[in-house]
Amino acid sequence: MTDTMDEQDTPEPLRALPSRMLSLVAMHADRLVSEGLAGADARKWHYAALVALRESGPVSQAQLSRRTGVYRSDMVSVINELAGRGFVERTPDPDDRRRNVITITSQGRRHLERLDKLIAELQDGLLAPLTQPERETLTGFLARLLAHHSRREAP
Amino acid sequence: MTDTMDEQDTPEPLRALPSRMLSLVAMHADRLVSEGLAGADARKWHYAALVALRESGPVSQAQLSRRTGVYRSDMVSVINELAGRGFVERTPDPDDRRRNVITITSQGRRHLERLDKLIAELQDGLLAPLTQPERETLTGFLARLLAHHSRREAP
DNA sequence: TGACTAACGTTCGTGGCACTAACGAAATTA
DNA sequence: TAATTTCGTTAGTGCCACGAACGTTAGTCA
Repeated sequence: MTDTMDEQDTPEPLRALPSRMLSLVAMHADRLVSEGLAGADARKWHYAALVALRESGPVSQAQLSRRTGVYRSDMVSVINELAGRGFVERTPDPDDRRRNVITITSQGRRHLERLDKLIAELQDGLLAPLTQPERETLTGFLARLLAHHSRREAP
Repeated sequence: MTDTMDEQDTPEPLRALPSRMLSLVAMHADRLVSEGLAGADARKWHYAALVALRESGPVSQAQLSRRTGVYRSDMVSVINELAGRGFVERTPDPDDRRRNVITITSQGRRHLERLDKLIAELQDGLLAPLTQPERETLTGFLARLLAHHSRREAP
């Protein structure tokens, strides 16, 4: 937002535009999360990758990319950073020498547990103005929108 | 999203993350709107500026910037593009020679009316999976989140 | 077996957007 | 009159989604 924006006298047809509201809220959410994670020397994608690794066990970078939604070209540096901090190990897969197998380390698990708590707090801060049932209603809506718009668009 | 993303087997703790859902939905929304507007040779900011001009009458670029949330440095090219298409006029303000007064032309008004319809359709497509009362609930939530997070953060 | 196709990790590049810095000109405030 | 602020503008930064291309390796099928 502009340093001196008057959201106040933004014209109503703009202020009430769902796509605009979504963008703005997502911006605030992103900023909140990114700044929070920066305090723990982490980025969103670090968290995504680590969670996926804990959930699925050791997988290739490509699988990690698909599960997290991070492009495989961008996953490279994510793994670099995580490996540099000792949170994951990148080892060539003997069964398929094209692949790297990414494994979370015990240090990585501990780091992830810290991030879990941090992320939970940040989500709480994000949704602060909503009651618990309202939060569930909201996420339900978002899930439905996501399901609807993630279908193939060129059949 | 990755060309071949399996949102399906994204780990649950990631899939259920409100901030992540918001980002993804906002991405889809942005894409939808941008592509729709591109079909009418327009951009989001064009619409924002034109709406603000219709709502408030002729104003300076700085005011336009504050009302739309578009940075004043980026507003320059927006006005350039709109002026190039004959939708607005940029004239120096005789009362304050720092300012430009931006005025919407009748051609601009007609263009805006087309965009109004287009935008309405796009919002409808965006919210397709939700019933009308659900849409209102959603936008209500978003408005509250926005109000909460737009307050100055460094008091 | 050999040719084709596809997946993998990686590098490089693009375009859009939020955002900052700086500047000259002009207005406002002290 | 001097200091500060506002305006339009240019240039540039950093992040992110996304695509192109390449060498390497596996699977497919004639």
